[in-house]
Amino acid sequence: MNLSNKRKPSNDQVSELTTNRLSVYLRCLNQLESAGVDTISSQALAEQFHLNAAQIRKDLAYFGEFGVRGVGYYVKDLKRHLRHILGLDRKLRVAVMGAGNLGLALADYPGFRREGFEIVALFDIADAKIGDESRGGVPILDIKELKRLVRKEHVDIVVIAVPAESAQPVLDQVVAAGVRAVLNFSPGTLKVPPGVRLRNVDLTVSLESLSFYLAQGDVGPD
Amino acid sequence: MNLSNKRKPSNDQVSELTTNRLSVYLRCLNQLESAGVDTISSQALAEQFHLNAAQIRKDLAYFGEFGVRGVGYYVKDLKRHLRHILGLDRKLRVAVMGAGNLGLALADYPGFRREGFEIVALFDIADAKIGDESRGGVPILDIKELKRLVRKEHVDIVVIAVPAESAQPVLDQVVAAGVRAVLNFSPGTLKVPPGVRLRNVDLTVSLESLSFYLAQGDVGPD
DNA sequence: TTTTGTGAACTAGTTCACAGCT
DNA sequence: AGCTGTGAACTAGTTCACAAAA
Repeated sequence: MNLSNKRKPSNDQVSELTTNRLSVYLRCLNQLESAGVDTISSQALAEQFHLNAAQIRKDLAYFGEFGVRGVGYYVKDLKRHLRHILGLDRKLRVAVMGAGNLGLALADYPGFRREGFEIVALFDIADAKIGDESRGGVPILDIKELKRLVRKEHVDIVVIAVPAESAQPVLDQVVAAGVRAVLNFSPGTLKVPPGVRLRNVDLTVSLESLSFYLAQGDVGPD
Repeated sequence: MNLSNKRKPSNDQVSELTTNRLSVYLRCLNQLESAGVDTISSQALAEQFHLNAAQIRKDLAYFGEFGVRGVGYYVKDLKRHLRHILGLDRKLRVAVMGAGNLGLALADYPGFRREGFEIVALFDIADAKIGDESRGGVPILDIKELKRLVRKEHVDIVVIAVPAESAQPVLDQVVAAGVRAVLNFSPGTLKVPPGVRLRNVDLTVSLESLSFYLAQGDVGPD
């Protein structure tokens, strides 16, 4: 349980694969907690959610000793630790660039709110949209207001859902406004300066990987 | 250039990382073609799009010898090969489960059509939505019609954009209807039988990985 | 000469297996 | 006994570096 005599790993040496799994573990724990489970072993967790027990232990052990030998992990306890590690113990503020279909859908996506993210605004350049709001009540602002709003509302993370051709210029504005974490839904390679984290969700690549599977599978398994 | 004396790799030994990159290469080639570029070396491709030249060559070499030594790759030619490998040389038919904000946005997502995917229908259980259509004109059908439509319209890929709690039952219906490739946007672990490919896009995990970065970064880089 | 295609070297990520704690 | 935390073994993925082809 002594976090203190364990060196806190400096952020970029933790693999993204590991941090992704931490999110997954947290979601599993939420379910277990709802189901009234108090403690769980890595073994049981792995079986229930199709994970690997050793990997769960390694991932967790990287951040501290959260388990109790002979017992397993206390669900509430581990949940609290994971929320802290993932930075979810404070409310994170998110803005969405682009009030098209996708931007509007993301702004109102219930999964974000449920995990404690707060969507503070949508941004667009179309006068027809500015001043309006999403169905869920997120206001649509002029992109010119971005810098001001980022400061005023302490925006932590920006989601980019603009057409491919404006993605890089919009990203540049986002970075200039002082945002250091960006989730991008536009296709193509974007460039960010060091110190800014860019994560891409590429819908086309995802669909094409399924297409590949079908194309190869159809060759026939003899 | 002789594909024939090279063993065609059976589908599951190609890493997903590789096939994802093939999609990326294809997109780069599209841009180059638009820009009027005829041939490109792996080196130039890597520099222009921030990739690794050796990796490009390895990825491509896995499927055949598409390059010409001393010259590079013919853009049109390689594009054609990649489209074939990725199964994009035939029109792929897609259905979307869930006519909520996200489902509607995905059904009308221009990137899908641009790459040759055809969105044939949305499915929902809400009577109020059934019979209606998306802004882009994709009809919303009763989920009871799924099996019939998959057969009639030869649906290749299904996108799942339903609430988390109905994701598994909906997926089961999709699989029962004979679909073998699924792109899932619901959070949580879903199970599919062997022979069905499931790809997950987990929006919460993506946002949380950014939160992690901010949380760790804020500890201060001394 | 230029640039591919590819074995070899390296790096990263996963899984095993067990010492040691409760 | 039961289960964690972790070095060691293994597997996968990337990058290097160069022989061979155009």
